[in-house]
Amino acid sequence: MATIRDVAKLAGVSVATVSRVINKNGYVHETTKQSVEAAISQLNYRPNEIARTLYKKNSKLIGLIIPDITNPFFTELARAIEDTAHHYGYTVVLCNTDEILEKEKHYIEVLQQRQADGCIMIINEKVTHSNLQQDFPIVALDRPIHAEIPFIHADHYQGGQLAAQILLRKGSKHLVHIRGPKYLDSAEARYQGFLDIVKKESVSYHILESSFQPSNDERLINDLFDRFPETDGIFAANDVIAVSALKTALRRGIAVPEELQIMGYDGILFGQLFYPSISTIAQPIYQLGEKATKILLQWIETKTCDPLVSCLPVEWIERDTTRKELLDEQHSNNR
Amino acid sequence: MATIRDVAKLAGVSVATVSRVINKNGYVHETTKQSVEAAISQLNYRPNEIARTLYKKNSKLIGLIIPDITNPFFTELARAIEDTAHHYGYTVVLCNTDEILEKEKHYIEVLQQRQADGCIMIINEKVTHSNLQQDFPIVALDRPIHAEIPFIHADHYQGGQLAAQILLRKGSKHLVHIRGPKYLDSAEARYQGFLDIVKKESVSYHILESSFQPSNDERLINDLFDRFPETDGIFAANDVIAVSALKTALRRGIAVPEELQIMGYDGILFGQLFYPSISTIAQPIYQLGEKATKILLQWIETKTCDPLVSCLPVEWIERDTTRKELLDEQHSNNR
DNA sequence: CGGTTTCATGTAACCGGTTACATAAGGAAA
DNA sequence: TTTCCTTATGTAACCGGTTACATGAAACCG
Repeated sequence: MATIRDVAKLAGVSVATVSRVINKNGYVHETTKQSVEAAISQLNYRPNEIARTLYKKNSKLIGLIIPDITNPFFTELARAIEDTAHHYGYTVVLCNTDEILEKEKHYIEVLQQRQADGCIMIINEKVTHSNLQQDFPIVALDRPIHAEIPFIHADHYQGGQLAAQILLRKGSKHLVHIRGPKYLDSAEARYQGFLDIVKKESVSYHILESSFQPSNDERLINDLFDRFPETDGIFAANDVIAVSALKTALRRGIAVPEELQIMGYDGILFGQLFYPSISTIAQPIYQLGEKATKILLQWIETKTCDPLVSCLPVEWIERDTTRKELLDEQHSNNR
Repeated sequence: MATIRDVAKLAGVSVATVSRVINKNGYVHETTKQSVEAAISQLNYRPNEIARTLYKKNSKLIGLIIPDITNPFFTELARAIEDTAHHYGYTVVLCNTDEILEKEKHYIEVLQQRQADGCIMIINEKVTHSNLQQDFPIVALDRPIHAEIPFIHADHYQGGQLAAQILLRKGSKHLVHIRGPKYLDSAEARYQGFLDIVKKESVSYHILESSFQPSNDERLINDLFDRFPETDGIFAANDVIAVSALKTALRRGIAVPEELQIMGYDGILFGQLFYPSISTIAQPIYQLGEKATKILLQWIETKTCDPLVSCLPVEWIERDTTRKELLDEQHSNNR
């Protein structure tokens, strides 16, 4: 591996001159520049980023700390983040935590030791500031960390409302919401949105809580059909749960969407592969990842951090687990 | 951020002594050691990995170059790789290439400039050795790169055979194989395995080629049912295609598995969420990623690279898109 | 024509670690 | 007592870049 000194020797100049050529700064005579470039290509020289990082203190490396890359929602976020980072010349380090606090702490430390320029985190535990090195840019994605840490998320309250409204307008009369765990603010917001609508419309409803384990979910949902056979609309906290609901319903011979409507949440790409395909409240997943990355990079490069909280709107994607007919306003308001 | 010199000053020793304490090598008096450790914890000192890397020339960083993290097969590999790397104290950089040669080359260069210790690659283009720096450890996963680059893969020929055998033994008489693209050796091997069985059993079959785009696949499969309505067994090149086949069949009112059996390939976790769930020839995805990582790390740390090719067996996972009854040997051999 | 800019390049310190080598004290062996 | 080994620690070079500063030549200017 050739070094800058090899290049300098071959070109018959000093290392400073070579550095000037590489970085296009300072004065370099055209002739000198050419001979340096010739030496560079002759030696197939590539500057050592590590040495550069050591002096300049920026590594163009960012961390991505997520619970589990295997969860399709996170996968799609990761894809967006890597795309965006790459576009701006940054490299991303992948860190799976399984939501284990120890691993989260460990990775933060590793990233800082490696002089990462910042990181994007999806974690539950509210990391205390003391754990974090001063001035280490972090943005929280999907889940808030701390009031002073920028946070990008989708409007889950609106999503919960939307889900309930659509199920009702399309004729469901006995709703069930399978909510996510209480420690997730996003699950709480979806639940609140749902609740506010069903209460306003004073429609019958039940709330169940998912463990986010497909096999457990199927048991939960079977149970649901036994206990509340009149259920004709399910709002699932995410698409994977919606899929379990769909599977369980079909297995019991319940017609979807005729007898039972199912609304998923997240809008993962997979949802469209099912039969019937999963109607869902879609988060703008790619944009969430993109925005988080842009905010992080802006923070890194300009030391400023504009919006402390960004909330992106959700969108209903109509597919086949909800009915096509829309009841007219009057009718649905009658109840 | 405290440096080793700050620690040395606070502890009243030289940097060499501090370094010895940190790395537990050389002689250090117990008393000295304690005062150094006190200084370290007082300053909350963490050694700078960049400086260390610069001198030692190992970064404990490995690259993962894959087409698209969004593809569940690659996602699961990535998870296994990150787990294993982390277990051995390595950090992984995520690189999505979309199978674009330029991006592949770019990432190899980036990784080398960052002094990555090696990388795991899933690429099609046979990268010439000249593109690669001397002594940069690379292992090829799922797709071969070069005779001298270690290669870890599953036994796709066996997988193709197994798929055909099972479909036949479970009573299908008119098989279709939706194969993957020709440039993929793994698709070719699955195809050959399938072919050798159907030819030996002289059963009627057709071959189609998927573009790996779910929407195109649905068109392709609709077409298939129009042209070959007698089809009663589909072997899909991967689980996602199998899912498209299932969806298309159900939409046309074809009973699965009674009228049509579907065999997927890969064994991604998602396959079990469908109704009916996808029977599949499962690759040992986690073990593939784990093995690739272990071989890479062994190469990095011992400079030796034991097996140049590792082939892991595949396994049939019986789920619901294949029939439960097994025809007896005699019967199925009769044809 | 002397003084000031601009251009061009080199020298050496610096980033924050690691380690080869030097030095010295204490104990054991001869 | 001399020699040698083990223990303990410090000094400074090194890794491969960047850049502050110094130097000198050419161009410009009144």
